[in-house]
Amino acid sequence: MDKLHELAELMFPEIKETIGDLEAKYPPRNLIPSAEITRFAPSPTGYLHTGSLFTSLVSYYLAKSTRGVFFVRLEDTDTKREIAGAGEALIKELKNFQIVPMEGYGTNQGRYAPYEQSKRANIYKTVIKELVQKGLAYPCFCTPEELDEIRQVQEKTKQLPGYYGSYAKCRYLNADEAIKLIKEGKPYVIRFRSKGNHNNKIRVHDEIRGDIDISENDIDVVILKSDGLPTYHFAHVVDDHLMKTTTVTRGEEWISSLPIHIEMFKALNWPIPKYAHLPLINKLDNGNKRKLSKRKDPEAAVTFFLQEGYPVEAVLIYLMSIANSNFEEWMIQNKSFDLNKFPFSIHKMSLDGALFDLNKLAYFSKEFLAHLSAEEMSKRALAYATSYDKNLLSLINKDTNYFTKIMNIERDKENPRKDYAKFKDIYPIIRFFYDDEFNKIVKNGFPFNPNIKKEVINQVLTDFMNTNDYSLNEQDWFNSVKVLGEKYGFASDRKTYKANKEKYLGMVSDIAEMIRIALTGNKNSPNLYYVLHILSRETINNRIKQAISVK
RNA sequence: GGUCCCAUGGUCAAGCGGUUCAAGACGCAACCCUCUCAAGGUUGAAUCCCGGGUUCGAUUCCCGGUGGGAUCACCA
Repeated sequence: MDKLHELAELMFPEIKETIGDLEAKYPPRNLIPSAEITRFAPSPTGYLHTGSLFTSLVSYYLAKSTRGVFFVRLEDTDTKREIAGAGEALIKELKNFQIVPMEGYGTNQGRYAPYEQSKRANIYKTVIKELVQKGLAYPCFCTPEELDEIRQVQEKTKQLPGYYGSYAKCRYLNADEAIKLIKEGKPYVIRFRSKGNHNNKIRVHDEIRGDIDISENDIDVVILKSDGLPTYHFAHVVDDHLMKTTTVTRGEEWISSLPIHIEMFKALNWPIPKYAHLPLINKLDNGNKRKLSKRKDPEAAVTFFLQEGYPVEAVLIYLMSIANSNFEEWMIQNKSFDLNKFPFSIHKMSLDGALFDLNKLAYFSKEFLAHLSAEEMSKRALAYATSYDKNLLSLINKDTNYFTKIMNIERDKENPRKDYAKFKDIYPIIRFFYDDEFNKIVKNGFPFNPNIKKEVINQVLTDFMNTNDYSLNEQDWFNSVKVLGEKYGFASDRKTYKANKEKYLGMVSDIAEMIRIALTGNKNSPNLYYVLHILSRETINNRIKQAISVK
């Protein structure tokens, strides 16, 4: 046995398998050649990030549109930053947003299991053992202090930072020396031995950016940490090879470490997957564009949208409109919100990061909500209220049918009402329909127009209360309000009023306003006709009497 | 700072050397409609970062600058 094998054996006595065994264990998938295999590989360090949702969306539809596979792999190799339960939460949120993995973590499909990196330690070690045998990886005994020193020297002398060349002390240790140090019990990590030259440029192809020219990697990166788990760089290479990923989708921030990954694929003699580096989603901060940050921006976490009550479809639609700029046109042309029918293409992606636009989200959301049935709207509102909006929940629970009727106001018209951009908007708009809430609204009085004498208002309201005909259709009813107004000196339409202002006390909108304020406590409300038909006759009369009684 | 990525209106963006007065959407403004609001309709303001080339001709190709972003860990 040569020295390198002896070293490898000393480091990994428990590993008996070879890379060949792994290849045999994880054979290629049986899919059509054009099928793309993509994946979402989050680390369980927190809630689902909006950028991650974006990446997942792209990955998911890339796989789907090519009849491929989209799977999830948990990158739980950072035990320090890991948050208990975050993995399950991530998957739950992903599914919540209708991105359902076809394989891997969070499913019961798993030809290439395990899908949690923490459970794949032996796989990484198997690969590393062979790398050590071939001299492509070596143990490094440098302490954090030594590494720090190196960096400081490099900074001072303005050299490139990193563990490379003559700075990579441990790469010059021979096998005997390494064996000795290990036997002495010195702690170590394992580094990949780079053969690259920083002055050489390599050209790599990115699916959405085209060719990129970057310097070769020459840094001996850590591939196995002292805790026995791999670093991202190495785990990515091993896992995406063994799991047969065809296109690696990830954020743009990974471009700079691409040379490391390329070098490792080559060293292992493995085919290099296609790469698609997605633009980051940004936010405007003090006039500067910057990456959406979990700490500073509530909308960085996908839970924000859920809390606010944006329907998940609207978020997806918005994200898709960023991903494929032709999606919006397609949506309008096909009158469809169904992402599954949209011919998604990764090649239509924009290259620079979009600023997250809540306004546009709200627009899509209004459109989407306006096209739901009242029953569906009601059902969803209940689900939202149950988790996030106690005020709304108590209203819905009083009488679901009543609530659904409110949700139905002008919903089945050609141009449905678009009051709500999110479920959170519902409560303030409709609370006047409920007596308790109404009384809170008018606690400090009714906001009647001070330019109209209160006695006139009272006369009109009394008359209205006594004479309103509830059997009339919308148009006839409104005509009856005009007639009522004329009786008290109000013009029946704007033109008449404007032509002869001094002749009238006001116009029909003033009459409508009186009724509106008396019934809702607000100057604004949905269509009065429908309000009148949802509120009970008794409630209407009581509220009008109440409005009349105040000074 | 080194390296890489990016650059059309406030935002998302069509465009891919020559009829485009430079699409469309959100937002904004005005007007119309209207019982208020939410909508809807019409109209409008608003963009090719700068400087050199290449070319008969550049928003489009090349170079430089500027600006923005990303990255330089035993984190992913």
